[in-house]
Amino acid sequence: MGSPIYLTIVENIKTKINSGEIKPGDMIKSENALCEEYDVSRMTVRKSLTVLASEGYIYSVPGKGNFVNEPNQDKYILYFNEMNSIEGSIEDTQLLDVNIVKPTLEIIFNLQIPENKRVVLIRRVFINEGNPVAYDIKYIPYYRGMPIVEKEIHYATFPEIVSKKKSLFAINKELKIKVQKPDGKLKGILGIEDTEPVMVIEQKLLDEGNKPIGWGITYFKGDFFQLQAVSSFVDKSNIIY
Amino acid sequence: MGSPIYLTIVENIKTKINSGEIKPGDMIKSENALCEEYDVSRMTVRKSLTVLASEGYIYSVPGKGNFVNEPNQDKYILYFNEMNSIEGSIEDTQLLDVNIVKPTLEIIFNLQIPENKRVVLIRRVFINEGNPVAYDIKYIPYYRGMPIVEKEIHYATFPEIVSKKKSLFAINKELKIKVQKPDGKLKGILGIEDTEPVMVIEQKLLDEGNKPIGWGITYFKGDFFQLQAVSSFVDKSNIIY
DNA sequence: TAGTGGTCTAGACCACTAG
DNA sequence: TAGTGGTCTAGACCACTAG
Repeated sequence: MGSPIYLTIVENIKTKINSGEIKPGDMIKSENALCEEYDVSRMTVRKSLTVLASEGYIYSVPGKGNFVNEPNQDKYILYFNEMNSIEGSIEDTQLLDVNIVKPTLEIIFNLQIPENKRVVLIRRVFINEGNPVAYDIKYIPYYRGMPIVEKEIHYATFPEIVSKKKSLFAINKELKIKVQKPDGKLKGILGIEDTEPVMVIEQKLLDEGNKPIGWGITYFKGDFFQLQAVSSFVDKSNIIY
Repeated sequence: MGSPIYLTIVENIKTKINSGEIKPGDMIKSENALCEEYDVSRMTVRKSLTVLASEGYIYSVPGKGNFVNEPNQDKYILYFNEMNSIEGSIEDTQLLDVNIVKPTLEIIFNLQIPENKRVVLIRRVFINEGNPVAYDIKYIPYYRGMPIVEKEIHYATFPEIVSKKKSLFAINKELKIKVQKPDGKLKGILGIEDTEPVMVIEQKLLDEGNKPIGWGITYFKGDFFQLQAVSSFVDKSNIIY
């Protein structure tokens, strides 16, 4: 009935921070002082402070106190998936080929593999309303006996391709986002002209030890591409119930 | 001395999830069962579960149990700031003008203001190694007596401009990221040709009630622009100590 | 030495779920 | 009705900080 005490404390302290009554760098009241102020036990106060810390409002320094954090102005949450991050989703994909190839210097660098190690090369074209909208290249280190099932590769995102065995929880990912003018090959594949810009998304997948387990580039036709991101200071996206 | 019990429990459950021993959708042991397994009090078990939930591994359904989450494959953390998100930072900015203007339909729509309301228009060019690399336009709803201090605007990021009074904690932000070919005006300002792509970043700032308090677009020369994002499933960036 | 936050206990009462 | 997670208490001992 009504919101719990610890959330009331959270809201009160948030209000003080949002209004500027207490500022970044300031120490807030000690846990014992808050216990007295709200007439609650210390565990309840600590629950409130845990919430405030997880939302980025405060941090604690053991032996000293709890302090108001600097707001993280520059941090956003971005949702990206090469199969549905464009205007109007991908309707179909065309699997150009799957090959086992010698790595180029660039691939050796990005996958951190020895130069005699082979890699699986997957090339796809994404189709929207009958027209090619993206050209997609993936490299995965090859090991003997690796099952490469074309049907599975066809419609899968990169993390899905790489994680056939490994849990997706264990994969770290890095994205690089840039623009370029199309070269001759891209112009042919995407059916575009010199003046049409191309959005380039580089994806790197890493295992728990940050060893690369996949590297890929997707070239999107510029007019079919838009990414969105939202400020993340209060990130409640993990809270389902 | 050594890590606390609750972190041991966290690591054990993480290992079970990462190895696939327990899968997304599965219910994990009840809190009381975990109390017995580790011979600890329920509050200690709950501390562990709170950590796992905040890192996205599990979620709880009151009355039923705790469940393994679906990994959020598509979620990334992006750091963006129009003053330092390019290759080689901005060395200087040129303030083209600050004016109070009638809003266009686009501005009315994006700032959600009445059409008779005036807006402050700020136009800047960002300079790197003596050359223009970005063209930056901001719109802020104008109110009578609003102090517009050119010195403050000159080198400030958008959140800084808008938040002179309001705490940065209270501002929500939205980014849109897209590409375009340069129009005549951009070609002149950035000194580029038709074939040079332009990265377009649209920023919208909103107050606590999600009312727009600022809207702006930055046009970056494509070859000076790259964004990076990292997977965020385990987001420890708020933990300072 | 007094005060701070970190960890942990052994209980309590509650609303909710599902047989 | 038995079991689950959510909130809360009133204590304890610890390492660390800073005068």
